[in-house]
Amino acid sequence: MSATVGKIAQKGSKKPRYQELAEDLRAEILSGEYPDPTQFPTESALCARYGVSRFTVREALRSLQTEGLIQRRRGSGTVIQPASARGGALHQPLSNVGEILQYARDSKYLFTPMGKALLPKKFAVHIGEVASGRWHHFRGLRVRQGQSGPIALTDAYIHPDLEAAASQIKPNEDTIFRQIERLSGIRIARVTQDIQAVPASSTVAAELGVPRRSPCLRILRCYLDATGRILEISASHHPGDRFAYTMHIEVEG
Amino acid sequence: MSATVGKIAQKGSKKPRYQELAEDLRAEILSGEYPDPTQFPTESALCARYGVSRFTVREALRSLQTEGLIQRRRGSGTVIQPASARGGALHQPLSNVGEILQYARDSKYLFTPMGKALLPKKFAVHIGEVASGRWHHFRGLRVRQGQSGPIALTDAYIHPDLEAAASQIKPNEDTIFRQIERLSGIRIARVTQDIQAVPASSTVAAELGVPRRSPCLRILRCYLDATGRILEISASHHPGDRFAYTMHIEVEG
DNA sequence: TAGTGGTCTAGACCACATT
DNA sequence: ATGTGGTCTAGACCACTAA
Repeated sequence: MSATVGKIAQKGSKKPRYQELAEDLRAEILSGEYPDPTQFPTESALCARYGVSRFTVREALRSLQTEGLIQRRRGSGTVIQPASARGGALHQPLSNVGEILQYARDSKYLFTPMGKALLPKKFAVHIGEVASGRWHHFRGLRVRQGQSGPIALTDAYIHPDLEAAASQIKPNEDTIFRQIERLSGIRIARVTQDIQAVPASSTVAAELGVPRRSPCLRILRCYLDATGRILEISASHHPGDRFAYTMHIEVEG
Repeated sequence: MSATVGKIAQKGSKKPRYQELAEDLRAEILSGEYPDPTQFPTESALCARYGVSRFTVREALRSLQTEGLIQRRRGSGTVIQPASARGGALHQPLSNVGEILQYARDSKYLFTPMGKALLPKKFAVHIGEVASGRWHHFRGLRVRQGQSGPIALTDAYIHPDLEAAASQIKPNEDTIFRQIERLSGIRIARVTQDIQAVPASSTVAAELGVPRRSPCLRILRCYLDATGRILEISASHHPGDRFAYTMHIEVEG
């Protein structure tokens, strides 16, 4: 656990060095290894400590920066972003990375299979595709510990080509897309998000326990593989008063 | 206009090479220079064409990728993302870059000074600060050509320390934050965004021309300088049925 | 097998902030 | 004057895709 003599194991893992390094530093930051936010190591210090080049260090720090964990300034150095600036109680933490895909920190996700169905028109229009065939449909609720009502209702549809994998998906084991990855062997490479404010439909209202037509944040997601094929498409409805989407942007130049 | 013998002027500009290169390529893509999306140049081709190293090329392509303009795959190459996947008619383009700050492609922004006032409680709570003093207040409407109603109502507050600059801001010249940058000499380095669904208040409803309590996308922005000081804070309300926020995420690894 | 993009090194110069 | 992070070069090896 002591982190002064860091060493990045490269054993069987195929992960690039800068990712291992990023995970290492992320863990340190979150565990409060640096009580003084301004005492975060410099690039050259990290190079020496881990025995890697500056490229590797900078690539790792770039990740942490887009997550809003650190902030960097030419001439001054790197400082850790105070937790207060990383999102409040109501706020869904991050981020620009694939971490959106595992935002299950202090929340649980329960879903049930809903059989197969044609893709609803709203989706079909959105992706501008023939979208033929019957898609496996799951519906889930995300609940956060110590909070009164659920923070999300999600309807997910799996592409017909993945029927073999979809039929083996088990509720309450892992997120849907990760089970798909494991069962089909296909990796999700890109996600597009579409955020909009909509009134709660009757089903959304009932499931979330909010008044009908009350404002909801609807996040439409397309999960794509490396070749651009759509693997999964989902719509999440979040109650307006229990959920906010937070992000950080660094201005270039 | 011919782009086969690209050359990046580095004259008086202080912009890094990779940014100039990114702008160059972005313009080419958007102007339809590559009818076949798969015929986008390879890294080595761009290195040769612009006489720069691979680092510079990759840094430029990284920008275009996070904007969702191109897609890259090891072994295959770089392809241009079809316009259909870059956001539809209703969709506010992007992105993760500082382009959020200039999303005035086909829209106009009209605002009027509202004098000075204490920071409303909602903001003060959000930034967790004493937030004393009187902040300069502007209110503006963003309208899109060929669209019936406005797509945003924005309330912006300028920090009391920037009063000298704020009092010189002129409506209908440029965005507020860019005028602040010019008038005060301070550069905006970071922006945090907080997206939530809220019901339209009476003023929001009146200004946007939507029913009271109808769902709106509220984007709370903090504009910070390099040292983390808050320069401006704003709340934008977008009608739920006229606006969507689109973003692209690449999964790392 | 040839060529692509992804990772990584070891240097260099610079703008900038702090001292 | 020193040290920081930002930019940039010229190499290298690799995993992967496609011919």
